[in-house]
Formats: sequence, structure tokens, C-alpha cells
Amino acid sequence: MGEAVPEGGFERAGRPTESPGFLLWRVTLAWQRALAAALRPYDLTHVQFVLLAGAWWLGMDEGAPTQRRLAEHSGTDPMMTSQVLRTLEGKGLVERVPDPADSRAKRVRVTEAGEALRERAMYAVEEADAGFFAPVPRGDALAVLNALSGSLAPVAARATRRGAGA
Amino acid sequence: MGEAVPEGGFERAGRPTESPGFLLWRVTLAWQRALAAALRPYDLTHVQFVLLAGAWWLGMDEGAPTQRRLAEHSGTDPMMTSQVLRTLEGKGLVERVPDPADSRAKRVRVTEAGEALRERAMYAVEEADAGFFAPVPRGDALAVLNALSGSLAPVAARATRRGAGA
DNA sequence: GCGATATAGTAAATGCGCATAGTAAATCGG
DNA sequence: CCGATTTACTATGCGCATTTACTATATCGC
Repeated sequence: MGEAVPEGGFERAGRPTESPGFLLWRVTLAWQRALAAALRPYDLTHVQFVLLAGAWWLGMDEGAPTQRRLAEHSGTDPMMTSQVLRTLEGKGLVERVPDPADSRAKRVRVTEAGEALRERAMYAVEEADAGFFAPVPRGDALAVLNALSGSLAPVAARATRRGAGA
Repeated sequence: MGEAVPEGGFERAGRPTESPGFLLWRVTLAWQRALAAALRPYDLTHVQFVLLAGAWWLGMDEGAPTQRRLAEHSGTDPMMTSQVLRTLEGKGLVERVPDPADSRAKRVRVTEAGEALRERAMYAVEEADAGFFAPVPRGDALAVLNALSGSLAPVAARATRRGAGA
């Protein structure tokens, strides 16, 4: 697996191996595998953990969030959020209670079981995260990722902006 | 447009929002959306393009690869590789010819139609890639990603036999 | 009040991403 | 040559991730 990138490789991407996007994808796949392994003992997937932790955080901060609020906060697709929250509800980790003020909305409350699991899983995630990002200075990683996250398109943007210009 | 970063705070501690892994995941989701949009006119998904381009590259470099070789090169799961290659075969973009020397193996050859499509799609991908990574110096991104890709776990590692430890 | 529009959530369908498990063929030890 | 092990690929199934389309409710303009 040693094959580091042979050269500077600033020339045209004759080979996909040198594209930042390709690297990003591969790195993320590896990270997801590491995180999945870390979360397996808790019977949680990555997204399940993200939504559980997000619901907990928002719950602390501003009260039980609606699904849409949670999706917005987590950067997840609303449809996926709906799916996964029902899974979490099925596991008894969250409740989805109707919003008294808006009967369309459902508010996500973390149950006691959910909170207990979240706390334990959080340690595993932080550990896995630290291990995975150890090879690179934390500041560097955060700088790059934060710069890129500035160009994040809103997930729920219906506005299918330009199919894909030439 | 507007709120690219949903919440004010990527910088406070103690919650998933500031984890590099969480950021990496969100950035990758956004990148995948951008790439999916760029590839939509060509009726290719991201992975289909990666495998098509990978098969082409390896074909140039060392002859038509087996599925396993291609999976190894692309960092993809062998099972997924098998699935997606059959999709590509159904589209007439690749052929899967039996290896004369090893009757278990199938070698992936890019057809003329596949090569024509790959070339056009490559431009779209390079453009999307350049646009997405514009906010950060290329050298910085490559440095971080290359450092992290050093810790890539082999995808096909059967060695997972130990059940996730803890 | 009432119609147009926007919003919260969901159903169904497609395609990755991977774990588990299985078949068949190659390879190795004897 | 024969059994044991490895290897290349595949069937199945679960869980994301997204698209399209739909229901029901809220809200704004009048």
C-alpha cells in the first residue's frame, strides 16, 4: 500500500489518483469504515450517531428540535433524517412527539436510554477520530475542512441549480 | 445562497460539530453532490465514473485489470465493484471477459463507447473538482489528504475477523 | 374568510457501501 | 495425485443518500 503519490502531480489529471476529490473520497471511505468499527459495539451506524448526538446537543441548547431543524444542523438530507430517526425511535433511543404549536412538525427528544448510549458512544467516536486524524496536525485538517465547508451547498436546496454546466 | 455554515459555531468544543471527522463527512457529502450533478448529463454515478476511469487507466498501464485489481486500485469494496461493473457492462461501457489464465477471474475492458464517454465525463469531473477545491490551496489539500490516506485500511482486509474489539 | 404558496414530513424507487456467506477454481503441502 | 487453504467472484440483505412525488398543515395576500 506504500505507493505514495509518485510526483507532485500538478499536471492534468490523466490519472484519477491525483485528484483531490478522488483522495477525499477514499479518505472518507476509510474514515467511515473506522467509525463503523468503533460504533459497532453500540449497534449504531455513523449517521444514527450523528443524529442522536445532534438531537441531544440541540435539545440541551434550544429544546427538542424538529426533524427539519435537526437535519439542517447535521447537514443531512431531510428524507434520510426521517428514515434514520424512525430507526432510532424503533430502538427506543429517541421519541418523536408532535409539536403542539405546529401539527405538521415532530420534535425529537432523546430518551434516557438514548442519552446513556450517546455518552458511551461519544467516547468511542472521539477516540476513533483522534486516531484517524493523528497523522496530520489538527489545525491543518480543520483549516482545510473549514475552508471547504464554506462552499457547502445547502442540503435541502430544492433549487436544482444548473444541472451541470459544460 | 447564504448560510453555507448553518450554525455559528464550528469552533466551540465539546460537541460533534467541531470534530474533524464530522467535518470530513459533511464536506464529502457536499462534494459527492457536486460531482453527481456534474456527471448527471452523462448518466454516470460517481462510483461508475471512478471504476470506468480506473479500468481505463489500468488498461493503459498494465492491461485490462481483473475486478479485484480494479477494486484494489480504486479503493472500492470488491462486492460493490462487482455490482457496479455489471451495471457498466449493461450500459455497454465495459466488457468483462474471462481471464484465459485464471478461469475464476474476469478482466475488465473498456469499450469504445466507454472510452468516449469517459473522456467527456473526465472534463466535467476535473472542472467540478477544481471548483470545489478552489477555496483551499491545492498543496494544502493534497498534503492533508495524502497524510490521511497513509492510514487507509485495506478495503478487502479479511483480517476483520476480530470482532471490532471492545 | 379564502385561495395561492410555502413548509414538515413521508412513500417509493434507485444505487452505493459493506457485512456475511457461499461457490468454484487455483495453489500449496504432502 | 489428494486434501487443505487461498483466491476471484457472486447472492443476499441492511442501511445510507438522494430523487420524485405526495399529503397535510401553516401562512401570507387580499
